[in-house]
Amino acid sequence: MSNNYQKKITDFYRETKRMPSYTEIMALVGFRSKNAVYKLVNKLVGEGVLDKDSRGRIVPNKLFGEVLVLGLVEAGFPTPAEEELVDTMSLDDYLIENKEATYMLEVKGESMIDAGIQEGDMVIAERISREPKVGEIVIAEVDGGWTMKYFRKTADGKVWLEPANKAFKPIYPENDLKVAAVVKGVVRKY
Amino acid sequence: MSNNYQKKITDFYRETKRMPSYTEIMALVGFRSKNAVYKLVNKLVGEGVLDKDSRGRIVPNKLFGEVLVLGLVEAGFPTPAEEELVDTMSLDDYLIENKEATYMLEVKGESMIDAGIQEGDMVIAERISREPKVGEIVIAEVDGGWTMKYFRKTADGKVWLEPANKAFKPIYPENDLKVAAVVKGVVRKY
DNA sequence: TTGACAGGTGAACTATCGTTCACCTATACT
DNA sequence: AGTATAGGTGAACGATAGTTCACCTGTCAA
Repeated sequence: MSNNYQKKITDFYRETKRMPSYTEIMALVGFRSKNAVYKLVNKLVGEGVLDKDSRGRIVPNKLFGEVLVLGLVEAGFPTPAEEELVDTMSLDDYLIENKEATYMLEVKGESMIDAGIQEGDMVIAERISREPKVGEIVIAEVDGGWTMKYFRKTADGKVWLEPANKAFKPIYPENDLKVAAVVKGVVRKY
Repeated sequence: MSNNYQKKITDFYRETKRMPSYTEIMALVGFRSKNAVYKLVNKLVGEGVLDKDSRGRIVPNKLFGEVLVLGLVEAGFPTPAEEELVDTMSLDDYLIENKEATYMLEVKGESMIDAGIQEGDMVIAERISREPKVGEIVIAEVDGGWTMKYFRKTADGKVWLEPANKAFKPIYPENDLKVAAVVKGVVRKY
């Protein structure tokens, strides 16, 4: 019931990326008085569903855009009633540090399969200017083609690229190797 | 320069989850006149950095909370200057359909390694009431313990659980099998 | 039947919103 | 020197924000 009001406000936020005003909530839930909304909002704030800032304006609660994080899989799967939740987080904030330099790419091919990166996965790549660290997964242009591989160095400091699939051969770049980005994360959707 | 203003507004949005008012932008960038802000905002709107709604209030542009999606890895790595971007998206919206029933769990153990799910990954699990489909990865309580496995059925309709790791044995539940959630996605951070 | 009360109505109030106006610089160009 | 012009100041405007008040229902318990 009051859960239904909450859903309407959440939907409004998802569509407009801002919280509705009292007048808008009025139209949203079908009230004809702003004061009814005022009382409703205060109740929701009391329940911890919404928050208000210092000016009385409604701001999204922490739980609005974020997902509950529970413990380890093997520790079981607690119900939300038990409220054993460990944390709450936004996937965007979790995976993306520098939004300006971050891009997503769909993975094609099987060359990184042993690193748990499959065809169809999305990788989160961050463009870099620095040289990547050894062991990082990089997206590089080598000898005219683009690949995603481990960044390695030989004992004498020469750069090479190692795939995570025994069926593929390592790449020892003949000419120049241009590393465009390092892989910061992987996302798969079923 | 005007890029610097943009960053301050973006930071404000990230912290408060709402867009600043003109007065707040005034304090943010160090102006002493709201009109200076008014002109600045209109310029940013013209550049496509910000948007305004019908009431003149500032709303986040589409690119604000979202990440650019480029093409396939093998197709190369276009620069943003080339603007060959395919799409833009929010990871939260991409991976989470039903936020109320969605939880994240950290993966422990290696039993799903052949499905590209490693120890330390976060799985996005959606609680379900329906019976899962055959082939889905489920989080289930079986014979007193919790596991994450493939959901399978024998020819005569009996349920069993298959790990994605040859070193582990399939589970044929003796007593009851309670499936708590299905895995909708996997997220890994490097 | 009565009284308390949660919950909605409708009209006011003040603060703040975005907007507009006139005016004041600097800087750059002819 | 003269003069556009981009970009800032400061004060005002109407509209809308959240808030408060008095009042009007129903419902439920005593």
